[in-house]
Amino acid sequence: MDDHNSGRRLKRAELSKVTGCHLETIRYYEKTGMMPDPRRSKTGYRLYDETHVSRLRFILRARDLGFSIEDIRGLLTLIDGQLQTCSEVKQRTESHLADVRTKIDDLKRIEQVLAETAAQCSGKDVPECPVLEALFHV
Amino acid sequence: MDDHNSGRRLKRAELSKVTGCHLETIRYYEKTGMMPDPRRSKTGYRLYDETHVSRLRFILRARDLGFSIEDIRGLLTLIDGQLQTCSEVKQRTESHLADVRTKIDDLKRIEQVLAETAAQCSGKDVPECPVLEALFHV
DNA sequence: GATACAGTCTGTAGCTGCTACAGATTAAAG
DNA sequence: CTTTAATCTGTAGCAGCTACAGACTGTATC
Repeated sequence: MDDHNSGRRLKRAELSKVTGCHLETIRYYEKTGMMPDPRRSKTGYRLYDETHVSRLRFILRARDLGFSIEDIRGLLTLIDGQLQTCSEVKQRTESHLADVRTKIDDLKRIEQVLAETAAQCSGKDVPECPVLEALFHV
Repeated sequence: MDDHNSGRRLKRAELSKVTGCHLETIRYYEKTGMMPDPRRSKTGYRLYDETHVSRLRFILRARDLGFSIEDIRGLLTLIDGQLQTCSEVKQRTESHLADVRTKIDDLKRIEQVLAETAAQCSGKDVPECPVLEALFHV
């Protein structure tokens, strides 16, 4: 209505809808500086544009890929300062990838132990249980 | 000194040491009912015995195996009511195992995406980066 | 016994990453 | 014009701990 050039502005609920991000989380990301303060209407309503949509999607996707909030802040800082280089980002990605692999290995070990122990269970209605034994006595 | 029959009692720091559980976490587990209130000395110091050691180890091991606090509370409730059966415990363990496997699969997908995307990186000192592209534009 | 220092007690606040709610204001719909 | 929906702000709550302040013990040394 009042925007002469750029595309239309979104209100918070709309941004929430198009990104899938929880309504309150948007405000939280603004408060913590991950999202910039948006323009406001005369009456104080937040008005978002495409840059906000992209940035929020960036955050959510990074989150989906398991990047920590700290990592994401780091990437955003690079971008905001236009200091990002493929070299740097690749390095950070590979570091995160290493963390993910460690986590997978940890979980696989857990899987092993659980599967092995459960396999020893009779599964009967008796109080003795190899799982509980394992937890109590190493 | 004042215990005529049972083994010696541990103070909180000692329980912490033998189990590896953080000092304050012990108090937290008591507050939340996962650990029973221990006996007290005349002057109010907590005095733990072997049953506390076992129970705390149980909690910590279950935690290490990725059981949620809720799951652990559930197991402890069974045990406390002497209602535990191998059948029931096996079932819960297998349910948790399924969760672990789901988690592993999720992480593997993440690993894939990260590895593939990072592989497209030139790794040079240029601002364009496939990782950032992927995060910004799907 | 005096003194010093460590250990313990309690209640409460802090942390992360959100999510929810209360009370006021504004927008949209009928 | 009235009702309902959306938004605003500040603040509180959640899990699962962890940390700290201020008071009280326990032990060691002199």
